[in-house]
Amino acid sequence: MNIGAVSKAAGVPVKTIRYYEDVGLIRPLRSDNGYRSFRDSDVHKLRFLGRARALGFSMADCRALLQLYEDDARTSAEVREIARNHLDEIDQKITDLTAMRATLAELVQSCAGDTRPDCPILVSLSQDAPEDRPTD
Amino acid sequence: MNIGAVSKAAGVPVKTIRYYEDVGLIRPLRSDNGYRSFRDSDVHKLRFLGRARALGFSMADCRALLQLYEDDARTSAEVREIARNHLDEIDQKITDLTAMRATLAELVQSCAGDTRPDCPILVSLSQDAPEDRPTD
DNA sequence: CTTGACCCTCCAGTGGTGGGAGGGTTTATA
DNA sequence: TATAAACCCTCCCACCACTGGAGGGTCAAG
Repeated sequence: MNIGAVSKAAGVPVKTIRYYEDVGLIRPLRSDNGYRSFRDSDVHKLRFLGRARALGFSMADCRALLQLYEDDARTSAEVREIARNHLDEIDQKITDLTAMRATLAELVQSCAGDTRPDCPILVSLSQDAPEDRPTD
Repeated sequence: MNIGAVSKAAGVPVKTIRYYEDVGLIRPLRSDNGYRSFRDSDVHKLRFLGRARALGFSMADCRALLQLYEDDARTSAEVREIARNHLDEIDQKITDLTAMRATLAELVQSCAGDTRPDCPILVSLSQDAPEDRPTD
């Protein structure tokens, strides 16, 4: 199976497949003409990687998950640990974004958005941060 | 004012300040010895940039906001437009992350996390995506 | 006169691709 | 048999917003 067909089958861009080989995540064979020759197991791995990436796992996590996937002596605890850590990271990101969102929404709300130059958004950006203000 | 003092005053890393000069966001003067010499207005701009970045604005947005900030003929509508678009992007990110989180949390929950190799997380990653399953 | 804390420029790397140059191979068709 | 289209290859650059480091100049204190 050549790279184009694999790309369609696994839903992973051609460029990305070559990159994954570069970093050692997959090791396709080579035909006499120099073309990469993918086995079913390679396609399987690429699908696996595509799904893991879609869940936001880092390349390092993907590598670890793939290794566990191929290791018959793995424990589900190892897999769960990686997923749990990633879940925590996602929670942290959501928390951060939600805080940003709140501040930003407040600013947008408070801005008239008309033809006058006065703008609480700019005022807020140029003033000291709220957490720096004295006790009130 | 030299770059180190400015860095402390504005809360922006030295490297980042030099980078901001590179991309034309600030234009500090130069002393005879070649050192950057920052005016109060530069420090002010750096604080502004630091806060805008902390709210997740892109460099392009920061550039635009800074220009509006310095433009007496601005309208608050222009500022609000940028902030609103950014708010939408944040909302999109939160939506995406929340979906990821839900899937991931389900998987983590369903995994025993013990010494056995059986793991629904790996099974899910290696199987077809949920949206590909036939009508049920 | 040396030490250490500054400051400078330039180069390279991050993550995970995407785009494109420049060139070889295969397949289908005229 | 010629040729065009659709593949495939490697290599390099760009993205974003920095960050780190090498190699070297400048300044203030003891």
